[in-house]
Amino acid sequence: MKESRGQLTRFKIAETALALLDEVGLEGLSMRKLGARLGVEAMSLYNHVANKADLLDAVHELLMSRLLVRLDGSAEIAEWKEVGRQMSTTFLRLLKAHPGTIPLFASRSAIAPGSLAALDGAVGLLVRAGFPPLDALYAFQTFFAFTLGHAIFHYGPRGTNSYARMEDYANHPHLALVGLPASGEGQDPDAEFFFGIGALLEGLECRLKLEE
Amino acid sequence: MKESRGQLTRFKIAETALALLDEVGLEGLSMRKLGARLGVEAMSLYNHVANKADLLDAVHELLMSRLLVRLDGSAEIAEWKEVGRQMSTTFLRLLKAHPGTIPLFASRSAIAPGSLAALDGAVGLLVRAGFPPLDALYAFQTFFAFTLGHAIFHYGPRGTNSYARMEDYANHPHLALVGLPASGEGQDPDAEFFFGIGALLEGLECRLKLEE
DNA sequence: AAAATTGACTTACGGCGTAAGTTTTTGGTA
DNA sequence: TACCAAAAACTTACGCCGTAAGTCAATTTT
Repeated sequence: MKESRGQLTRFKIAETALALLDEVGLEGLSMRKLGARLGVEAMSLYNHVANKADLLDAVHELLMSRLLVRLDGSAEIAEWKEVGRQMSTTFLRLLKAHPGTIPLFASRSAIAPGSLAALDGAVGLLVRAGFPPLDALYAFQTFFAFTLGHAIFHYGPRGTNSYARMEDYANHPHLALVGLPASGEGQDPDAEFFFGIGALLEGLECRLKLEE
Repeated sequence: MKESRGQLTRFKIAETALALLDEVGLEGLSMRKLGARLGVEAMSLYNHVANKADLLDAVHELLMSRLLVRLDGSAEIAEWKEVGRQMSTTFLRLLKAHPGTIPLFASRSAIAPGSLAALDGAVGLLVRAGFPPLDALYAFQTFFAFTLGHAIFHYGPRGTNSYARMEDYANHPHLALVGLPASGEGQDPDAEFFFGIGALLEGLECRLKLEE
């Protein structure tokens, strides 16, 4: 047995933390549990990670790097609207796949050192698609902000947030007008998501035409 | 001294928790500290609040109720675009004023029982402004999601997130093109915010015209 | 082979949320 | 006024948490 040492790396810890996060949520993640999952005492983690906040940063960077990879994979899309839509859905898919990490995006900068490359790549895609650089940055931020907010609402840690239960509608006249499918079943967050993305894209198109 | 009892209410606890939250952040808020601030032992709080999660719900509802009040105060705005802009800026102002609470919005439903009235009120404004009910709901959610995401990025608990320091730009060609004001000073998150809101409004206008 | 470094383990501390039990205050009724 | 149930405070205690500090065995370097 020659490898009783050096098994742990910051990367492997982050990967395991991500898995644990998805299972037990942010509140349930502790250094002790993470250590146990890795077959190690909690304190051993501190040889690879400065503290818990740093651990969460590592998870955040891991996710952002995956986002970058997927964006690069679709770098050849020509139409800029398709680029924006793709970026947003890719990000949303990532958040859906790891809902436990959503609060991380609410407490960490999207441009942590290790994540800046992802931002640059995305802005590059938009610039190549014809946007002035500053608009490209703003547009990216806008897509990013909307997608994150959407994910928070519909996939966040307090369980799936359907708009409301039907019973509650009675007391709220305007909501009653909406007439969602009975009892909240079959509500499709994606419909709302693409409503927002579509509106955003159309708005950006107007802006782009004005600048030409 | 006849009032040594009954001073505590769920409302007063929530107000104090909000103040404490703004001072020490979500991580620094504990039942013990909150009790101390109220001149009471931590366990006494449990006579008015089920547990810590319920306490945070109370704070969340307090904020949502303030948002509703401000929205009502501007209920007579006729033009629907102005309504959307007003709603978003009002919400953003609230988040700016209490940045410590931003993570709350990332982990709590915007439609908690006590907050449903706010949603109904806002949807009502948009319907009165001419939107079909479902679009009004989606539009509200879109504004809400974008504004929350924006606030998270620029006013969230990890300090102000300027886009990046100038030094970092060298390594990222597309970001370098943006040419932000030197050294990150003078960056204005509001410019980005109104860029996004503007795009959203224009996109919704297109949608509205199509439906007519 | 010896020394230096690494990365693991052990112990311990103060703070946390809160379950359970106790005491004090208070407002309504006799 | 005297009493008593209910409400709301306090006290104690438990098991977690993050992590500072110290120890020790394995690995790498010399």
